[in-house]
Amino acid sequence: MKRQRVTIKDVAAQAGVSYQTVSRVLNAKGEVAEETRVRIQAAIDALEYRPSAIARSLVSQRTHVLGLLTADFSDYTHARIIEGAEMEARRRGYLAFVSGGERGPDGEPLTSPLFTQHQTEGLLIVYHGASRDQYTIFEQIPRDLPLVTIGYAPGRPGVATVGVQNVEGGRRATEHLLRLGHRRIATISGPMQMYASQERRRGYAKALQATGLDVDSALLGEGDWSSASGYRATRELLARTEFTALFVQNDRMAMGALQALREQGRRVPDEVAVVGFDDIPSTPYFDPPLTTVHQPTYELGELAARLLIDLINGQPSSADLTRLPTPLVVRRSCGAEAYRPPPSSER
Amino acid sequence: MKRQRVTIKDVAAQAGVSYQTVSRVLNAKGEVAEETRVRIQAAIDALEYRPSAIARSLVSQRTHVLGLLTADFSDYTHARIIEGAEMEARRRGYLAFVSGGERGPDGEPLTSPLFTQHQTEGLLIVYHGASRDQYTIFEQIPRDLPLVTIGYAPGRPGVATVGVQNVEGGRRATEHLLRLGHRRIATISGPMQMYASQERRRGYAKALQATGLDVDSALLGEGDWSSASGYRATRELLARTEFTALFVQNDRMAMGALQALREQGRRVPDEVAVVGFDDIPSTPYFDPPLTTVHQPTYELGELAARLLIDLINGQPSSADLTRLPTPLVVRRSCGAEAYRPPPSSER
DNA sequence: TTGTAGGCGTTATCAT
DNA sequence: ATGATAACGCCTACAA
Repeated sequence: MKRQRVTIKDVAAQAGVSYQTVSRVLNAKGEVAEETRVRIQAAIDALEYRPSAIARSLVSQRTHVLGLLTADFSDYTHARIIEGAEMEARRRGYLAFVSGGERGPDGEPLTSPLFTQHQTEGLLIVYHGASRDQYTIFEQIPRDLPLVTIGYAPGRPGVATVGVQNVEGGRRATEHLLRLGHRRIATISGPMQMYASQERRRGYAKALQATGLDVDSALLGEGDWSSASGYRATRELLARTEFTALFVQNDRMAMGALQALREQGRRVPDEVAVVGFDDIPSTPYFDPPLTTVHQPTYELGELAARLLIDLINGQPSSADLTRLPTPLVVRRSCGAEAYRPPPSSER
Repeated sequence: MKRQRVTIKDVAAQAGVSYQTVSRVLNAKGEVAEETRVRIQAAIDALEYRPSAIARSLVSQRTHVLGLLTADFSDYTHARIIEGAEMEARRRGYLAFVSGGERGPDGEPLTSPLFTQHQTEGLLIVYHGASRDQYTIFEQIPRDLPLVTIGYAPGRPGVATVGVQNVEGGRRATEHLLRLGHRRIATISGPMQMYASQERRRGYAKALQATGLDVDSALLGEGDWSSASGYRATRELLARTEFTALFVQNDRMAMGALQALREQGRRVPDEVAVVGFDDIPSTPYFDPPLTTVHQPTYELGELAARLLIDLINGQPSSADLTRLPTPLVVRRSCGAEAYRPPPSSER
C-alpha cells in the first residue's frame, strides 16, 4: 500500500521555491521572508502535506519512538501504567510501540529485536516487580539502550527504575489492623521470589515487630496474584490456624479471599477484617467494600515515561529508584468506622 | 542518542564484498555463491548487524507498523482486544503503535497525524461499540488508510468491522431467565446511543416477545457501563417496580447491581436472579458468582489484526461485519443448578 | 534570504 | 555471481 504521496518537493513546486526553503519553514530554522513563508504554508495546507517521519529519522537518527514491553496487558495495573506512559510520551511528542514482550514457553521470539530495528529510542519494561530470573530479557537488549523498569532495578548502569512504596504500604495496612485491636493477623503474599511480594511482607513484619509481636509462620500464605490463588491460600490458612485479620497483598487475591471467607461462614469484617493492596476500580463494589492500599499506577506510568525520555535526551535521573506513595484507603472490610455510603464514581 | 552504528557497508567491508551483495543475502534475493554467503553471514553475526527498518521503509514505502487506537486502555475489554491484536500482528511481522487516541475535552490533539507521519500502514480503532457521533475521528483519518473498527461500521468503503453477537447474547441471557420461570425481567443497558447497548436490548426484547411477553418500559434501566451506574440504575428500578430477574448488560454494572441488591436485602439469586455480560475474569468471585454472557475479546483482537493486515495487503475482507459468538456462562447468580464449586483458574 | 550539494541506510535496476 | 548507480524524503552544511 502506498501513501504519503505528497513530498516536500511537491510543496516547493506548488509554492515556486526550492524544497530547501520549505524545509526551513517546516523546522522554523534560518530566516525566511514572511511573504514566502506564507506562500509555502498555503501550499502545505492545500496539499495537506505531512513530513515523513521515516525520512526525517533516517537523517536525524532520531525516531521519537518508545517501546513499551509488558508481560500481561490485560492486568489492570499494567494497563494503567502503560496508559499513563503513553499519555506522557504523547505529550512530549513521542509515539509508543507496545508489545506483550516476554518470550513465550514455546520459545516465541522476543519483540525487542524488532524494536531495535525500528530504532526505538528507549524501552520501558512494565513487569510488575518480577524476580531477577525473569529478567533474562536484559540479555537481549542493547547495552546502551535507555531503559526504565518498574519495581526492579537490574544491575546495570544507566537504568532508571520507578516503583511504589511497597514496604510502607504493607506496614500501613498492618498497622491499621493492629490499631483496630487485631493481634493474629494473617497475610497472603504474591510469589515470594518477586520483589514486590518480599517488600510488602517486610512491611507487614515491621509493623508487627514495632508492636512487639513476632511473625508466626503459620499466618503466612502465598499466592500468585490471581483470585483463585487468594481463595486457595485463604482456605489453607483457615484450616491451619486462627486469625482475626487478613492482609492480602493484592486486590484480586483479596477477592478470592473474601469468597473463601464467605463460604466458610466467616463474616467480614466482624469475624475477620480484610485489607487488600492496589485499589483497583471495582474495590468499592466488593462484598464488603475493600479497604486497601492504593497504588498510583497511572502516575507511575507517567513518571516512567518522563524519566525514559530524559534518559534518551541525556539527562540521567537523579535517583536510581523513585518510589511513589501508597496511601491506605479505608472502606468497610477492615471494620473501621469511617465509610461514606454508596460510592458514586469510578473509572 | 545515536545507535544502530553498524550498517550494511560495515558488513560488506568486513566480508570483503560490495554492500550490494550483502543486501542480497539479507533478502535472499538473487544468486549468491554459497561461499560468499557464508562469509557474509559470519560478518553479520560478528558485527551483530541488524538492518535498519527506517532505511528499508524509506525505499520500500512499507513500514509493517499498525496503529491501535483506543479510548480507554485500562478497560479490560479494550485491553484484551489490543493484547490479541498486538499478538497477531507480531506473528505476522508487524509492530503496533498504541494510543489512547480520542480527542480530549480540552481539545488535545488526535494521535492519528503522528501515526500518519510515521507511515502507519493501517489503523485499528478499538472503541467498544461507540455511537456514530463519537466517530468524528474518522474525519481526521486519510481516506485511503486501511481501517478496522470494533462493533461499529462507519459509512465508508473499504473498512472492515468486527464485533460480537450482541443481539444473540442479549437474547440468550433473557431466554435463560425466562426458562427459569421468570416473567418480570428488568434490564440495565449501557448508554442507549451506543450500538452495543441497542443490540443487547434488542436481544432482550426479542426473547420476551418470542414468549409472548411485552416489553414493560418500567423494567428498562440505563447506565454508562460503570459499576456506580449499575448501582444507581438498580436502586431506581427497585424503587420503581417489581421484578424477579435482572439482565445487566455488562459485568461492571452487574457488580454495582449486586451491591445495590445486597443493600436492599434482596437475596441473589433467590429473590432476584442476575445475569451479566462480558465474562470478565473476576466474575467467578462476585457475590454470588455471576452468570454472564461471554465475549471472546482476545479472539476479537486477533481477528481484527488479521483483517487489517489483509486489507493492507490488498485482500479485502469477505464480510463487512464479522461477529463472534457470545455463549452464556452459567454460574450462581441466576439460580440455575449447574455450578461446579470453587473455580481454580483465571487469567 | 534562498538555492545547491551531499548523505542518512537500504533496495532496485542495470551493468559487468 | 557481483558491483555500480540511482532513488526513497529529508536535513545539514555551504554557496550564491
